[in-house]
Amino acid sequence: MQYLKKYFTEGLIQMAILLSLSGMRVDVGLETYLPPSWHEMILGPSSALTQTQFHNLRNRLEDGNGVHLKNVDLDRFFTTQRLLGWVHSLDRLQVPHAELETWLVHREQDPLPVGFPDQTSAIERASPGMERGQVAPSVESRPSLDTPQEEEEDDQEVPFHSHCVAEHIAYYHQYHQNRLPNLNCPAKTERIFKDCLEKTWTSLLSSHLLSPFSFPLCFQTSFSLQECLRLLEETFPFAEEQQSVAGENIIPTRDSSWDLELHWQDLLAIMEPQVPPDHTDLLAENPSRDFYLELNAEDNSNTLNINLLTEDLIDPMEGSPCPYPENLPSFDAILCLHDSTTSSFTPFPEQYVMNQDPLASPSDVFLFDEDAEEEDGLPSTINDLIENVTILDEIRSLNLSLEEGFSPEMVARLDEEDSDSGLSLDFSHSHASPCASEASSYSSSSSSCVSAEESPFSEDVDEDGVEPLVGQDLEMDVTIKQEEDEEEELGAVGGRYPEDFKQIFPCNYGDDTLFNGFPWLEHIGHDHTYNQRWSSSSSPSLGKMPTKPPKSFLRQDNAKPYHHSSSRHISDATMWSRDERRARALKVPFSNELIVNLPVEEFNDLLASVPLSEEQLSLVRDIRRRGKNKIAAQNCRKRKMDVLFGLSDDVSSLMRYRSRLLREKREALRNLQEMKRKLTMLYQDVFSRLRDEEGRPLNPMEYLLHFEANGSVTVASCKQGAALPLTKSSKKQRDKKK
DNA sequence: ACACACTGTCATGCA
DNA sequence: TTTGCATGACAGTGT
Repeated sequence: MQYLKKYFTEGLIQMAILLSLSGMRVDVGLETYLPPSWHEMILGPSSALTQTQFHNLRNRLEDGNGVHLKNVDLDRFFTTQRLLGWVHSLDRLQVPHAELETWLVHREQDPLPVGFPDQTSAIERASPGMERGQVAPSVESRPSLDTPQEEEEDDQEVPFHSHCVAEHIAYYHQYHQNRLPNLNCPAKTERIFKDCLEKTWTSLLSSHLLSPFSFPLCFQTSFSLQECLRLLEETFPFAEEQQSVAGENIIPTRDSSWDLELHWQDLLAIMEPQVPPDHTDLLAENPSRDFYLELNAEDNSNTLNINLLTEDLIDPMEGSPCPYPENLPSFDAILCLHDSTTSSFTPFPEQYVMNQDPLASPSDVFLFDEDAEEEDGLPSTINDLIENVTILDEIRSLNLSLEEGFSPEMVARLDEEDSDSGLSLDFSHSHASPCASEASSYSSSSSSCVSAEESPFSEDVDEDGVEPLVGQDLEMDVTIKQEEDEEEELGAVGGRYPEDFKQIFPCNYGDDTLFNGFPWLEHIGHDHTYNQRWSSSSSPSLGKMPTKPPKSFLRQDNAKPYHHSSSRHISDATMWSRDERRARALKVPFSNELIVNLPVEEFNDLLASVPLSEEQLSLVRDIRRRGKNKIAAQNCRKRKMDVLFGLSDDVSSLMRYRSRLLREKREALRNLQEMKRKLTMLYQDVFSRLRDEEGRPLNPMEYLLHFEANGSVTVASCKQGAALPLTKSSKKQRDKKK
């Protein structure tokens, strides 16, 4: 009794905690379908299941104190730590079967009436290892688990949705802990679904499918938890001997559940026409699914862990609103990776999983690659995992430090990794960096300053920030004949540039091809496309990696008035660059951007269109030259860094190749020694059987064996050189002796 | 004060 | 010859 109670409460609490820690929203949702008294009874006022969203405390330490300022952007870091913790706890976390299974719905006796043959059969295959006979509560808990998410994302399309309903139905027969990821069901279908569920629930109650030991009935009859547990213990002794009930089927006969069957059919009929056939085919043909189910049949808790582990890894990458059928094979593949070395089906290679590690610095990934190739170029799952565990341990050590309250060493270490490193990694979002606050005010410079909130590839900020920046300050009365209309739109000396104007100057300084061979370079924070106000906005392909802002942001962009329309009123002398000050002093009627970025012909036309003094012309040309050179220097430095990283990668590859060659050399030498040894033994064996004319054994030191091309073997004396042909009879004799 | 990183600028060479 | 670009070298600036 105490055993059951203990595991029931603690198991559910653990479930809730683990779900929350894995990033899921812990929302049992029983209140949707259960009376409040039931809900209160199940969860209790102090239960951990009372929708406590532990993940809201992700960025807080357990003592409630906020984490270090540097870590407010370490969301992924924390998530990774949790996931890593899951990995490490796979061997010890044991959520008792009994408590979990009581939330399941099992009607494996009645196959689903519609086209999920594989699922049904799979369920039946999966069932033997599971506790059977527990019914119903998950009928309510399952959809309610997904209800919040569904309500939040009701804008999905209906086909999706019915598909999700199908998923619900299909996986009622599986594991309630297999929380469906990204189920996005619109409210309408959800309502229909709920109605069906309510009917089903009513049918369950009326048809006594819910035996007295089932929890909902207990709650319905207002039994206390102790009473429910007692009944459970009396009627279902799985707690003492789980395996004793493996084959039992406590579900009543088909006839008694006929009413329920009708409801099921109603429910399935709703979604049947819209079930994507591909998914069922996929499920039916997916070889890993069987393995998955068998594995689940063997160890549900492990499945739960891995499922929780993989969910956060898969979903963001999938990006599809309801990718469950696709996710499932992926999930299976990961299961295969974790639980066996079978590599027959690996849609998600382990590297993919590991690369999700937001802490995986390029070096980490690199090490991983290196180790992957270390084993003769063959992907070795075990070795990869072992190597990953090493990385995981390192990260876990960080985790321990974090849990202990962020020691100063850790802070210093993070600071070093964050801001002092020359290579700003993508996860090092420094809180102190002005990116978030100043990104909107920067023009193109913000290309290398992406805050944690925005996408690394987003360019909205740039687009918004560029246009009003181009020299609105210079209020020069300039009339340009040929481009009068355009200049009006451009604002002449710094008006707005039309969009096609940007196309005129593609300014594709970012050489994307340089990244082709080094995808991890894209995460290197060195963005050498600084201060290209137009180019970065017009070339979104540039590496807009989250990194700390170049120092010139503060220095130069603060010194430039582009982001302040009223900057002319703010200490012009200090806010303007040297050329701009000169240009302003000489009343050059063009903005520096215009001077620098105009093509040669247009630039010449521009100069020809406006009468300028020699001094002004010289200054304009200098400005153009310096501006061009500045951009060239930036690109040059970028290329240099790319070459540097490429060389580093080459060095690493060559080192891997060298180590592999050395290993092969050792192996070859070992084989050679073995062959020599065998040859010596064979020689001795042959000579031990040979006799000379006088019947004396031949000395191997005095004779040699000669193998002729025709297959005959002769014995030659080392001294005399005379060959003693071995006759066929002698060979036959030797054969007989053998 | 010093080292270092970043950036702009100049000089030079090449196409 | 002119122009644009690439790059080494140097200097200024900030951390």
